Amino acid sequence: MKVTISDVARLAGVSTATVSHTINSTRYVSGDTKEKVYQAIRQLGYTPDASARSFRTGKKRTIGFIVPDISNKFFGTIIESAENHLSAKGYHLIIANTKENMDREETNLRLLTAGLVDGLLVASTMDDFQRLDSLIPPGFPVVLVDRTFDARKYSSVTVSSFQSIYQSVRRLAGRGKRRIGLVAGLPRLSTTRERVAAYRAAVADCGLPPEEELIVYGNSMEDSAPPCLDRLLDLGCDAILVCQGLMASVTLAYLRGKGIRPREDLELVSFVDYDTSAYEFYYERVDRIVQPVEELGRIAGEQILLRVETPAAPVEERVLTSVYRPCGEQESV
Amino acid sequence: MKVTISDVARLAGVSTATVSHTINSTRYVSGDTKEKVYQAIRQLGYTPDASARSFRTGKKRTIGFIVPDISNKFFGTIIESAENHLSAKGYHLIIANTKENMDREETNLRLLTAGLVDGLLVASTMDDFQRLDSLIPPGFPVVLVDRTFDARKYSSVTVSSFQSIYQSVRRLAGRGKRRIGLVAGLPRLSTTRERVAAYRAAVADCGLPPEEELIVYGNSMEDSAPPCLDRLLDLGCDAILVCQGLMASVTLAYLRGKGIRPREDLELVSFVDYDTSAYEFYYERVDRIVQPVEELGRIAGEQILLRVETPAAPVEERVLTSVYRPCGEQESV
DNA sequence: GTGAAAGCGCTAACAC
DNA sequence: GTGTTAGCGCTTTCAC
Repeated sequence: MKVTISDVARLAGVSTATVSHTINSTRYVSGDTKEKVYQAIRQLGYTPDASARSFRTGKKRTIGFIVPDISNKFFGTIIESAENHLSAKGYHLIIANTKENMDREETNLRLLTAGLVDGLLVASTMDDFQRLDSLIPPGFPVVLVDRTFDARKYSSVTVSSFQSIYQSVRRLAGRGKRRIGLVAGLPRLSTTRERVAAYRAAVADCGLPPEEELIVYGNSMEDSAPPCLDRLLDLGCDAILVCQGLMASVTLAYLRGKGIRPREDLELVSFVDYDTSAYEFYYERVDRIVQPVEELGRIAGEQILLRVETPAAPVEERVLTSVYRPCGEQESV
Repeated sequence: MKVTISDVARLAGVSTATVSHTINSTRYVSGDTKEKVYQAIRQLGYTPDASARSFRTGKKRTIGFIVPDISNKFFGTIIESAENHLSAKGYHLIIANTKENMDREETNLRLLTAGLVDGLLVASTMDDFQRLDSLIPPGFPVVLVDRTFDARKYSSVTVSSFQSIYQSVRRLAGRGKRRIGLVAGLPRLSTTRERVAAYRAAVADCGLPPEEELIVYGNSMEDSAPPCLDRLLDLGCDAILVCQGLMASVTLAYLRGKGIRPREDLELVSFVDYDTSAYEFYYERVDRIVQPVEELGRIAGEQILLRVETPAAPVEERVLTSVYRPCGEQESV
C-alpha cells in the first residue's frame, strides 16, 4: 500500500500540516517535532507523491522541449546543456520529437500545454507563426530555441550566422570564385532564411551575378545533401557553402566518394553544429562556420526558468553569433 | 481563469460525470447529450487538466529514461526510436542525463520513481546492482537498456557483441596479426565486460599470448581515445579493436593526424553505434561492428509499456546481436 | 441514460 | 509552534 502524509502524521503524533511544513521547510517547526517527523518518514519509507503535489500547487517542476530531430547531435547537445541547467534547479525535461513535421508539432503543443509542463522550449518547424501562436494558451511560458519568427511575441534564443556567411562568401569571391553554390536546409525555417539572405547580400556586394539556381534546399533532417550537391556540381560551381550541419557532415563523405578533393577541386564552407571528428580529416581544407551550441542550450534553460518563475519578466530575444573559421585556422583552446 | 469540468457541465446542463464519460468514452452517452457537451467544450475552450487527471487515476502516461549521455548520438537514436513508439501509444518521455555519474543516477532514480512516471528505462552507469535495485520501489516497472546486470530481476534489452568481436579478432589473427590491442569503454559496464571477455576468449583460442596490458579502458563518454591509442601504439600493436562507438569515431581522426594509415600501417576494427559519415571515408579500410540501435530503442519502448500495462508479464531479457562487417563489405540495402 | 457525491494526497489559509 | 480543514479537478461508485 501507498504511504501517505497522514500515515506519517499519525505515526509521528502530529498533524499533516506539520509534516508538510517540515518536509517543505515552509514554516517553523521545532527541532523535536522535526525529529519525530523524519523518524516516522524513515520508518514508513514515505515519499511524497509528486502528482498529488503538482496537482495541488499547479507547479510541475517540468519543462517540455519540442525538438525537430533528437537523433541530430546538434539538438542532442542543446538538450544536454538545457537539461543540465534545469536539473540543477530541480526541474525535469520532457522531450517531444517532431521529425520536422508540423502536425506532430501541433499535437505535441496541445498535449504539453494541457497541464503537463510549466513551460515549453520550442525549436519550431512551423512555417506560420499564427499556427504556433494559436496553440499556446495565453500567458503560457514559452521560449523559442534556434528558430524564431518575425513576430516578437515570445522570448527566443537563436544563433545569427549573417556575418559568418557574409564573410565566408566574400573570402571565396576574393579567391576568385565566381560560381558559389549554397546548400541550405528547410526553406521555411528562420535559420535557413537568414542564411540565404546573407548569401544573397554577399553575392550582390561582391558583384557576382545573382543566380537563384545556385541556391538549393534540403530537408534539414535526413541526409538530403547528395542530390543538392549533384545539382550544384552540374551547374559548374567552383565553391559550395553548406549551411546546415547534418548536410555539411555528409557533404565531405559524399564528395570524397566522387573523388572530388576539397580545396583542390572545389572550395568548401561547412556549417559545424556539434562536436564531430568529421572535420579533423579536413579541417585544413574546408572553411567552417561554428555555432555556439552549448551556450544555446544553456541560455534556453535559463530563459525558460526565468519566464516560468517570473512571468512578468520582459520578453527577451537573445541572439548569439556563429564564428567563421577560414581553413587552416586552429581551434582556440 | 482556468476552465474546469464543472464549467463545462454547467454550460451543457449535465453533470460532471457525464462530461467525464463523454470525453473518455467510458460509458454510454446519448448522441444528444454528447453534442451538448462537445458544444460547451468548444465554446469554453476546455482542456482537461493533465495533472488532476493523473493525480486521480494514478497514471501519468509518462515514461522516464535515465541516459548516461544524451549528446552521444547512440543514445540520441535510442531515445528517438523509443519516443517514437511511446508517443504513438500516448505516452510522454522524460529524459535524465547522468553523464556516467552514479550519484546523478541515484538522484534521478529517486526523483523519477516518486510518482513522476509510470515506468523507467535505465541505461545504468552503476557498478553495483544492489545500489540500483535499492533505489527502485518494489513492483515499479523498469526496463534496463543497453546495459544490464547478472541478477535477472528486471526486463532488459541489450546488444551482444560476443560473436562479432570473437570473429573479428580471429580474422585479424588469421591475417597474421600478433599484437592486437583493445580499446574499451568504462570497465564497470556490462557491455564493456562482455566485449573484453570476447576478446580474451578469441585471443586464447587463436593461440596468441594473453597480454593484459593490451587492454586499455576509456570513460565511454568524452573523447578519451587518444591516450588509449598512444599506449597501444607504444606497445607495438599491429591491430587495434575499438569497442566503443564514440571512441571509435575519434580514433580514425586521431590516427590520421598522426599519419597512421588504417590497413596499411595498422589493422583497425571499429564499433559503429550510430549513423555517421565518418566511416564512409574509410569503410573499405576498417572492419566494423555495427549495433542495431534503432531496434534497441524500439524494443525498449515496447518492453516498458508492456511492464507498465501488464505488470504481471514475466521478466523478459531481449538480447539483440551486433553484426561484424569485415572491411570492403557493402552495407546491405 | 444520467446524476450526486466521495475522495485521490497534498498544501495553505485560518485558527489558537 | 502546531492543528483543522477546505479544497485543487478529476474519475468513478452507487443510485435511480
